[in-house]
Amino acid sequence: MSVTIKDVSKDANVSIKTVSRVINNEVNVSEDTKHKVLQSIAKLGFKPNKNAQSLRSKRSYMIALLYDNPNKHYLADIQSGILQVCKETGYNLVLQECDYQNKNLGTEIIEFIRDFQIDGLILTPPLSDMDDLLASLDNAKVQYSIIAPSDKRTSSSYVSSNDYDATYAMTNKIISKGHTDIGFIKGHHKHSASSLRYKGFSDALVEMNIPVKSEWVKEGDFSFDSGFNAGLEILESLLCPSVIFASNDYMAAGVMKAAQMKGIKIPSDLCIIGFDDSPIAEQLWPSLSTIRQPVEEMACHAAKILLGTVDGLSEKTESKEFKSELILRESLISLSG
Amino acid sequence: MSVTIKDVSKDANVSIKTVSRVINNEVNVSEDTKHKVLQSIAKLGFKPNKNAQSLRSKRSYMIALLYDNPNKHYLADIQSGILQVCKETGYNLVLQECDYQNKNLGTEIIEFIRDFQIDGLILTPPLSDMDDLLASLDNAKVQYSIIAPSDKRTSSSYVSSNDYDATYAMTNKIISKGHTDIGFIKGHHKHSASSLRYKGFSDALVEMNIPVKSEWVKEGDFSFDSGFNAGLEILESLLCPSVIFASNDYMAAGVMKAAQMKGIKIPSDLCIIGFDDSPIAEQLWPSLSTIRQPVEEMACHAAKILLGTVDGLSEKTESKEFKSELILRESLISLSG
DNA sequence: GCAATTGCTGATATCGTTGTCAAAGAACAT
DNA sequence: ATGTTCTTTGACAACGATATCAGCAATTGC
Repeated sequence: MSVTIKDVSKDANVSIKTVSRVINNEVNVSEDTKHKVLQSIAKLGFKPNKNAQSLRSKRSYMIALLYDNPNKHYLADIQSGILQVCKETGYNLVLQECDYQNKNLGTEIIEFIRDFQIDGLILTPPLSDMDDLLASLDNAKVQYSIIAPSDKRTSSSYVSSNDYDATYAMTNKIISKGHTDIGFIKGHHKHSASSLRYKGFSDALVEMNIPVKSEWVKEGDFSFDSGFNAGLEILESLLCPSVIFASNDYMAAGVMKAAQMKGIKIPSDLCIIGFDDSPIAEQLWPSLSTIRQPVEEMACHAAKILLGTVDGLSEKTESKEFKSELILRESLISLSG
Repeated sequence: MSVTIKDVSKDANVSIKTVSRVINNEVNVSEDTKHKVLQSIAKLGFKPNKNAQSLRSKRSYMIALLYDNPNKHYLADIQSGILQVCKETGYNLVLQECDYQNKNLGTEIIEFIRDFQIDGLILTPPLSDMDDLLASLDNAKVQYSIIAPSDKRTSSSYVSSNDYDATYAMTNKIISKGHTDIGFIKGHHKHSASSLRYKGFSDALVEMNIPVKSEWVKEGDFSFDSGFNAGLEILESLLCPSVIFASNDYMAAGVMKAAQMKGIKIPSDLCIIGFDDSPIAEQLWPSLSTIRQPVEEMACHAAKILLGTVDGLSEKTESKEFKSELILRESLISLSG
């Protein structure tokens, strides 16, 4: 029914091994033969059977994206980034949702990889920071690349963003607008980005000799609701800050709703800052000042790194830190009065 | 290195074929033998090699989700629904982004399936309505199930929602609150849901003898921006409606922003209705009245249908229409004066 | 000029399963 | 006792690729 390597070899009048050589771009094939074979391949519309390839060569041409619950937009961006690279290289992406609290996670993942002969993994936060998991993977000689680990690792391939620098810079920007009363809402404590973002914020304050007021610092979990609640708490303080900086846009949106419900005017009474430049940032009114991370590009790069080590053909790609960009919109203005 | 069927057969002292029979739950294996084999399997920790299985049996234990750009939340919900079923049944999900305007889409998809021996497809709108595509798939004897096609098909498996009934009911609800000046923003004209939603709306108006004002009916494409623009246009009419009903929540959010920018108070000056109950609906202030579709459940069901036909083991599952639910929140109030 | 090296090619084994088919024995009918 | 059917089992081929290794020619070194 479908065309096999055998048909091609017959048509081109060479052995199947030679056809295989051509398919895999091996050296030591004469230009003549190569040409002949390529013609037959085109003529017959031959496509190598992936399962046969995988069975024999122990490679599946599939990589997996492992994740545990980051927000859907984030995940979707990650996916598109990876898929772009997959499309170019003929790989396929399979999704695997994980529970980072699962004690057997490492074992299960390795089992999954063995089952499907997955060629490599891409890990997203919070999995990126699970040292024991990474150790298991290393141990099992599993290829992977990680997105946004908290500390730069030399041992493995990663892409990261400069969360610390970004909040540091944004905080300075806020201060430069005359604000000194600034609240902060931290993200999920298990996500490495949370502490980095907070540290960038508090370091900037301290350097400008502005004390960090603990009653204006709350912990959320990156969800809208947690931002809403934290926002309410802060806004019910005796003294309200003139700015609230949330560790992501969803929480910032929560703060905005809390403020609006209490009749607080944005940005004249309260400025709000987010992080991520999620679509919602632009959709709120007033629109949200935030920090854009090139998530899709980062995922793209992570996939390239992975395929660089997995697939001899692709060129090697290096770990990289991506730069964030401050996005200033309506929700931040200079302090008036 | 890894345990194969051969090792099991040696350990259990039977032929490899018998082991294969046990793995595949074939009939005509004596209880004794079966037990013996299962013990060896457990003892050795044997797991069949998927690629070998696929190669020989022409099944991959993988299904693919085909989509073209529906919004990310929608897609994410669909994915989780499908993944739930996959997890239970041991299947895997691969993603395939498609371009519905691609002339060779049918051919490419079939090629993709052949390449990876994909066992079945799940199609999302707008692919669900591409009759020529479906015909190609039928022709190639590809198994698939479709999510939210515009017309109920008897020939294939689908899950649908009652878009028409939902907007019809919501429109009646709006009218019952005393409103008669109602604008509407249609969705992307290529999406079947768009016409259904509009028809539900206009039929309800007509039945109540309320004329449909064409200047209050605009066409969007389900994006925030299109809603924003359509909203601006309507609100710049000489006479403004007291309600704008958008075909999804993103467009409704766009309308809300447009209104707020023009200083129009919601809901006292203008009520806004959305569709989908996206997370944003609850995050806006005031929160959005909308219509909830059980997207995740629908996807779950679609996966079950597909695996029912693909995998003899699972029980057969029938096509089904899911019911939507009206969600009334702050953005809709009775007409006062 | 002869051995050693290099470049190209093919016969055949192999990956780990499932499919085909035949055989052995039990059960049943005549 | 004999033929027929049914149940259970295994030997071996097959799926469609890649890997090994050997062979043959052409090139190189001395």
